[in-house]
Amino acid sequence: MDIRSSAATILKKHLAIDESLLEVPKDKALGDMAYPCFSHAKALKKAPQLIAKGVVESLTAQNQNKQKLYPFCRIEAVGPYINFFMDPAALGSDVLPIIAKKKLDYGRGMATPKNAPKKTLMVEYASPNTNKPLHLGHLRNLAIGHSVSSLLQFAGAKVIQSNINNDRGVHICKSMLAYQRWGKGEQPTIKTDHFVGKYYVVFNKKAEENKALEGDAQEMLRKWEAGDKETRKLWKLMNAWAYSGFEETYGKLGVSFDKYYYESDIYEDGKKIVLDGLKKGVFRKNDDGAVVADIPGHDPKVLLRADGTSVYMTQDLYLATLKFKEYQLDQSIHVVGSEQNYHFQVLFALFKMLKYPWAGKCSHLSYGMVYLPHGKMKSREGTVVDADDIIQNMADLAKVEIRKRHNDLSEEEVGKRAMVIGLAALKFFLLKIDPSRDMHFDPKESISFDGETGPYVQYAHARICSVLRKFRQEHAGKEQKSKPSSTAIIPSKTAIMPSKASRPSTAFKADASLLVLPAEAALIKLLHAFPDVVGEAAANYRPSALARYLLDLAQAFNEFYHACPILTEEQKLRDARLLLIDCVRVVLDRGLNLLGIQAPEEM
RNA sequence: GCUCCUGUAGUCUAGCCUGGAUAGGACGCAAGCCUCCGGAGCUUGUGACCGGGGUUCAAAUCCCCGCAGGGGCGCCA
Repeated sequence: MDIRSSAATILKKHLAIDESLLEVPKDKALGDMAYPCFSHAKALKKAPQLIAKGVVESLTAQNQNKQKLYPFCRIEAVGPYINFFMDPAALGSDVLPIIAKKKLDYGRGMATPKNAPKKTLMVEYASPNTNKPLHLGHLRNLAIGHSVSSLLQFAGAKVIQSNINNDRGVHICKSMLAYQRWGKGEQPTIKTDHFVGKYYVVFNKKAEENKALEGDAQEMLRKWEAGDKETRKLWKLMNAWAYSGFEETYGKLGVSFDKYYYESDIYEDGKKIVLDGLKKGVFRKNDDGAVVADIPGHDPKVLLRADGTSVYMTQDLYLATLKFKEYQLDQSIHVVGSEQNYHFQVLFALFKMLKYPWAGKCSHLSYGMVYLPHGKMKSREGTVVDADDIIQNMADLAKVEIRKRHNDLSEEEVGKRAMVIGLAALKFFLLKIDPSRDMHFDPKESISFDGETGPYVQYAHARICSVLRKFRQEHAGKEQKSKPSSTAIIPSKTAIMPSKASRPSTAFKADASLLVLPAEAALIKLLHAFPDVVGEAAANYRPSALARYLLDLAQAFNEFYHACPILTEEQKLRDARLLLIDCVRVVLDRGLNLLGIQAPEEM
């Protein structure tokens, strides 16, 4: 059932409406759907207030039996608006059984005409440099890339998660050079990517005193390009350290990739594309011999230097071509920081100049800068926040909070829960803000469990599990045989196994029409909206929309929890409420999962 | 200098694309709520659309001019 089209159908009998004007009122007290009558004022030569009044009068006159108003229980005119009020009992009877049946698949495959899922999509994210460990900016990148991939997959697309390793260049040589000069063959005793990064710092320090080092690094790059054995050997060794460290961090975050690309493999392969373009007259040669592109609305862009070597743009040109060739992509998404907005504008413009058939199928998912309380993070100024340090820090802080509340847990259990909660706090904080915006990351504030946080949402989930657990314990064996219906909704480990989750629950008989209180109705409406929310979030590459929704749902649940007793209620109503909270549990679980966050049963 | 983006309470943000009814939420601050299913909670109060024009019956939203902050403007990646 769709509220919008239901309202449209009812209205059309009385007014030549423009369906697109139907809106959800900002204030819930004004109904669930509203139609503003301003636009009809001229044609009907009547004040919008009177139009609204007239329509509602004829509606109610015809429908003494309320059946025809379904799914609404009330339609009224307020000023120039016609407001529709949902019948919560009807909606609940409609929606809750669907969730109980579909469980974690509720909302899957949301292919509306507007956001029809592309068949095959590639999401490229992470894109680390191999000369130093991941930092705070990468955490935002990873959180967004991973969540968007999950959302698109859930919406019905085949998603390939890819990662381009920037593994060559003078910055890489700097770490190598420092290790060669001052490392004395030292083997890593710390996390291996940090070990590499240590030498990058060493280089920068030494280079401040000794300017010649910059030239030495350039010289090392030339050797690398010439294929010098020693240099290549060192390069392989140190990159292997970097990768093994990165993988550890990806693992902690629950991120994995289907395809890795390496800059060193492709950095020269764009030349042919450029020369081809030159032959076809798309590009031109500069006086000095460099190949440049004149892009409408942009400054001329060099694509090949006079000496024939390629630039950053050249390899990106090639990499995109490679991706489409290898995978027949319907869309290629680059998750890259907003400082590269211009680069991608130019890159996509080049695709169009070259008339590639897939030229319109690339998008740059741009995300804003991450600021610390005391300004922007910069690796050279030592204000950089290391990704692993942050993760550890979050877990440590979570540990303190857990210990405040439980003194009977083993050290191991505390550590386990702390990581789940700490990561939730971190990821949720990064995802709740619209990707396009710059954001402020305050490590202390982010771990606070008050407010719009991951742990707040997790807590709602754990609380529901707790109630269901208690119910199950109290009624173990007693009602189970006589009333299998009520136990069909007890929590299970549905979080991990969709196959189990999608198994239809057997003959559930709780009567959702008993749920008519405002707090119950609010929850039902939110549950009803979930498929739309995930569909929109996927179509617009905006996990933040889902994060906001989950906050609303968790909040609505907490309000309900305080207003409505569950287990002490008489059986029929109790069962209905158990069904309701179980549905909330499922949606919270799925929603958090799509943000890359776990939904623990206890915390 | 050119160009792109962003300005919402003490702080962080939603809404802006697709203009409409009292600008939503969080932190903070102030005051309440446990004989009750987990108080990591709930209730109440406090307080905001950068400035100026324009378009419109209607502007936080669209357009223009300012002001402020940030990004970019490499034959770096």
